[in-house]
Parts: sequence; C-alpha cells; structure tokens
Amino acid sequence: MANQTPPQAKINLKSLQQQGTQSLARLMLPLYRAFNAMAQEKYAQRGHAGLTTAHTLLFGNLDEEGTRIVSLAERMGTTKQFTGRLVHQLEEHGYIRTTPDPSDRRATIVTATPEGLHFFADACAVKDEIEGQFKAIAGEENIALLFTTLEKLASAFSAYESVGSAHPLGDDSEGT
Amino acid sequence: MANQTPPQAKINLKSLQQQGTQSLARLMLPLYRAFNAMAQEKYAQRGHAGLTTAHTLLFGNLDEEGTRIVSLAERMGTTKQFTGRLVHQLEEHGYIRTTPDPSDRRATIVTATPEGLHFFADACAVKDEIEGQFKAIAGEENIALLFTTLEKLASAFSAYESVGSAHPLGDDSEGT
DNA sequence: GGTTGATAGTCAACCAAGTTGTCTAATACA
DNA sequence: TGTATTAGACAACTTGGTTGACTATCAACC
Repeated sequence: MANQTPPQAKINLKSLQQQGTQSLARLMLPLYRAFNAMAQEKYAQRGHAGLTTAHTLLFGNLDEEGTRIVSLAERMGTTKQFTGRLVHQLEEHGYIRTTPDPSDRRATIVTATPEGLHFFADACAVKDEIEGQFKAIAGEENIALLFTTLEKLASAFSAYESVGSAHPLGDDSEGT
Repeated sequence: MANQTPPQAKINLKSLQQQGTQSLARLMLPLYRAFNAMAQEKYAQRGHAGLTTAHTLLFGNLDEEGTRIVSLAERMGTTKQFTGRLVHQLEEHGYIRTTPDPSDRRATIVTATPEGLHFFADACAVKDEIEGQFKAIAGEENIALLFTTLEKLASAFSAYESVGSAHPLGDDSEGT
C-alpha cells in the first residue's frame, strides 16, 4: 500500500533533486558530533580529558544523597549497561564514589565527590560557552526555538530512539 | 586560562542541575536516529531493504551523465572510502552502474539505473512523509526555521564535523 | 624515456556512542 | 522452599562513519 511510483515510469533525476536533497537528519549528526567534539576539547582544556557529555548528563541526574545505577539509566534514557560503564569511568577519575546499598545488596549507590562536582561545574560552563557560540551564529531566539522544537520532536519520537526497537506501525492490535 | 572554578569552592549540585542539564546535542542524536530508523523502515516497506539515508544522499548528488566517486564524496561531505562503500552496496542492489572513465583509467563513473531512480523517488517521498510528521508535531514554520538554523550551525561548525579533525582555535593566522 | 609527485580507488582497521544478549547474585513473593 | 524479578557486569554487535596504508594510473618535468 505504500508503493506509489511504478517501475515503468520514466523518472527525472534532476527534478527529484530540486526538491531538496538535504534532510533534517543529515544536518543533525554532524552537528551533534561537532558539539561533542568541542565539549570534549574544552573539558580537556580544563583538565578533564577522557570525559564526554554523557558523563556530564550522568551528573545532571545524580541526587545529593546518591543514586542507583538503574535509576540513573532510567533518568538518562540509556541502558543500565552503558550507565554502568560511565559510572566505572567516572570512578576511575575519582569523580564519583560507589557504595553498596545497605538496603539491597545487589544495588550500587553512586555519589559525587568534590572533584566530580568540580567537573560538573566546568561542564556546565562549557555547555554555556558552546551554546553562546551557537547563539552568536544563529541568534538567541532561534536557538531557543530550536531547543523547544527539538524537545517536542524528541519526545514525540521517543519510541524510535533506540536502534532496533519496536515498529509502532504494525503492532497496534494483538487481539485474537 | 580556562580554569575558572577553583577546586576549593563548595559546589552545589542542585543549583547546577537547575540551569538545565539537557543540551542541544543530547537532543539531536536520538532524533537523528529516530529519523533514520523511520526512513529505513519505510524504505523496506517499499522494497528497498538494506538502504539508508546515506544512499539517498548519494543519489541526490549524482549527475545524469554519471559522476566519479571522488566527486560524489566531495559533494556529500564524506570520505571517498565511505562513498566507495555506498557505491558498492547500491551496485549490488542494481541501483547504479559503474563504468571505467574512458579519459582516466583510475576513475569510476557512477550512473543511476532505472531501478535506482525508482528508489530515489521513493526515498524522496519517504523524506516528505517523515518531514510531514515533524511538521504535524512542531508546526510547519517551526520546522522550516529548524532547518535553516541547523544549516547555519552546520556550515559554521563544518570544521568540527570530522571526528579527529583540526582545532580551529589555534590556527588563526599562518604567518607572513 | 625515466623519475617524481599527485590523484582515484580499495582494503582493512578503528572510533564513538551507544545497543543487545547472556549471565550471576540478590531479593521478593507465595 | 521454589519461582519470578531485579541490579549489575561482561562481552559482542551496530551505525555511520573515519584514518591509514596500499595499488594503479596519470601528469609533468627534463
């Protein structure tokens, strides 16, 4: 039901190309990479080599009293495996401390160290710096609008965020 | 010169978190993935399983008379190695034809087959469909603005697009 | 007509930012 | 006591590319 253009039709390459070849997605990946590369470079300049925006996000979801890895994963919207890796790396840097949860011996409680807080403060400053550059290029109100538009889209398409996830088009009714 | 927050300072986690933990980059990767996942699913529904938006981009840069792999790479903003891989995959699908350049025996000329044009037409339709969904969620003029803003940013930070590229901060003047 | 340098393309390995799959250990419920 | 669930870890894979090293050809000079 989706196959419109019949194989017999003579298709004009140029006229198709004129409709705009650039897609939104094609713009986003390089920009995402640029943002992260800039952030990592600035982190390194401040003495936090080897850390990424994912590590920053982890701090952004950490409670003062400490947080379990699963909770962090859920809040970050990633898997617990990946979150566990971030935790391990941050611990090697001395930026967090892990302690076993006394109420559940399977669980690990993650808390920030003073050095970790220092990193997080630097990371927030770096974020502001880069977003400042973005605003200088595209205008402050455009960046603000970009932000809210991306947030709307991201929440609308969150079902598609994982790589090999469900296909919401086909599993509407599982009845008899 | 970049190290502002002194290690001695008592840093408040919560107040840092309130400044907004979500960054633009963190929004873009999931959205990019969502877009691509949707596109690939729709490609498959139209009988083009295994192809991606990168393949579509290649068609978007193909001349009617045929184009060399290096030229395609340059236009697409990728490496010739990656472009060569796309060409190989498209050829396996029968969507392009490669012929040696009579004027330069090192070079390969890539031309679209009728089946390839059919794929490109489908891919353009898919792009329109998905962008239509985007517009339904965020509003047509917001998506248009998103597009132009992303384009501005992408072209401004193109130096950072590649993974391990130069750092534009230090090479401003190349002397006498 | 031979050397020297650049260019087209290929093969293979790597990278980043995650993911899935499989497993163990601990817990909760009945 | 047994069964199902949950926290976390280890390892392998995926996507969309990249870099590095190499061959074949070409261009130019001298």
